[in-house]
Amino acid sequence: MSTSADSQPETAATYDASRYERPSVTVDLAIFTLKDRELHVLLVKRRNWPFEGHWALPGGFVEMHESLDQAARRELEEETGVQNVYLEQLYTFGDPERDPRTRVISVAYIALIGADMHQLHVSDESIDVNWFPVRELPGPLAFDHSKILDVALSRLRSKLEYTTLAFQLLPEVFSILELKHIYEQILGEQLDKGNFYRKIKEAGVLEPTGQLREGRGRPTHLYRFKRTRADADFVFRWREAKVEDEA
Amino acid sequence: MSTSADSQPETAATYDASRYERPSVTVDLAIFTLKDRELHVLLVKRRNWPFEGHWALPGGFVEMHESLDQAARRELEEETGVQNVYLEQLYTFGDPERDPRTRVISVAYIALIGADMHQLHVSDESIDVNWFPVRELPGPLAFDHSKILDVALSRLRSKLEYTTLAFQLLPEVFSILELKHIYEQILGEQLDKGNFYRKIKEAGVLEPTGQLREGRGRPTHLYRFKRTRADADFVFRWREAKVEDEA
DNA sequence: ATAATTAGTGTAGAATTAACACTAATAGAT
DNA sequence: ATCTATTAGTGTTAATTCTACACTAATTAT
Repeated sequence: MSTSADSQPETAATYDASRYERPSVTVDLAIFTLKDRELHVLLVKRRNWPFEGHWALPGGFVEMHESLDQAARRELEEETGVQNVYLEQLYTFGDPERDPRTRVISVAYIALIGADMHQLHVSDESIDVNWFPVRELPGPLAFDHSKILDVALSRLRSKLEYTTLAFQLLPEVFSILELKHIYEQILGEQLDKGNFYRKIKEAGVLEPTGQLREGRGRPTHLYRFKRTRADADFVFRWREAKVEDEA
Repeated sequence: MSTSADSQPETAATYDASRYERPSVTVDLAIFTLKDRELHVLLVKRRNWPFEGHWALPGGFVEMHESLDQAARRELEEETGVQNVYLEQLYTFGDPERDPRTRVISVAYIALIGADMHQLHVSDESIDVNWFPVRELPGPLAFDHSKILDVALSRLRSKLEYTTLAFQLLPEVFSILELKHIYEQILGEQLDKGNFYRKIKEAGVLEPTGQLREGRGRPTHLYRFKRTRADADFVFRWREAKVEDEA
């Protein structure tokens, strides 16, 4: 056993963390929303070396006084202006070669923004910050961000099946068929209408608003998500989980 | 939008990572094995401030040249001497107060050691390194390690249900009822013998060795785990996934 | 009116699960 | 040598859940 941080620490007097070279730590965010009935991810364009001109996931350094979650939420607000949206830690990427500048360890997060909120800040139409459909990205991303995005999508698909995560992508009120559409978007597969109706109703996570919305055909009932806990989670399982390739 | 590492980088000329104060980064490991038919975790006793005398998860600093996985595997080998065992990243803990000495961000890993390998190195019976049954720990752990261990156990239970992870805790050859016992240990619940036999056989992940082992009653057939991929994963699902509280 | 369109319900067969009764092969006791 | 305890392993059935698809409902456009 050689020297190690927690198992073989020094005394308070002799402890000196600066003996060890330390990496930079950033948070990077895969921020998703639903636009034009398609799943989109927020990307920023790099203006400098390395990967100049490539698109990247938004992110930034973790400051010394804040937790990882706080850092992620701060970056999220800086990029989008939104608050109180779903945020969850995804995975930590630490390949020593992932950033050519210096050793950077990135703690990646997933954020989901409701379909009624995605315009707030990014609407300045800056050409450097934009939403892209996940199935039509602007070339390979900077750093290992393509890989991070892959892992994020994989996690998203997996969690969709046993959590109520999908609701986070919808506006405050929505119809059942809109919800079904999200599942189809993320899972990339067609679902049966009848079975979906039955299952989602059994789950008891829908709160009818009483409202109707008129459209081309029969008007649809509108619902909101019944929050049984403060946070969105673990109530409705569309079906049993399939494989999540996360390692 | 303020300055951020990846989205608003400097030019190569002006880039200077040392402007930012950097945290220390460690890996901490929840190393599990099966001893005396019970799930055990490896702990090390702290000899210095802070948490002197408390038990902690083994771990150590990430070095500048190695990836996180490499750091975890190095620490694992240093503590236990074992190689080629199951290792997976769990979660990253970054509360600024989690270590009173300095800012330390810990990337936590789970490792599973087969029942026939857990004696190799730790057998020196050092009073500072020892296996403990997870349901009978020696007091509250140092730092936030109790929380890390909770998350690890939760993840373990969850993945057990849709992966072949349990095999990693068994010796090279084993009986079906021994496998069932592991599931019961980790899930904390009794399973039906008949249903277990049927399901595990249907799954086609068992390779009969032809061997029999005599015991008190009828001799049992011995099997080994049929590795369909290099890594252990994603073949046998005992039942559909329950809740994993990981956030 | 009638067709087109979107919303929503019913239902029957297939597949899976859960509970538990049953059979099998050994060691040790009588 | 037979009986009993013990561990191993199989069969069966009823209940539940899933799947596919046919059907009914309410509106707008023509």
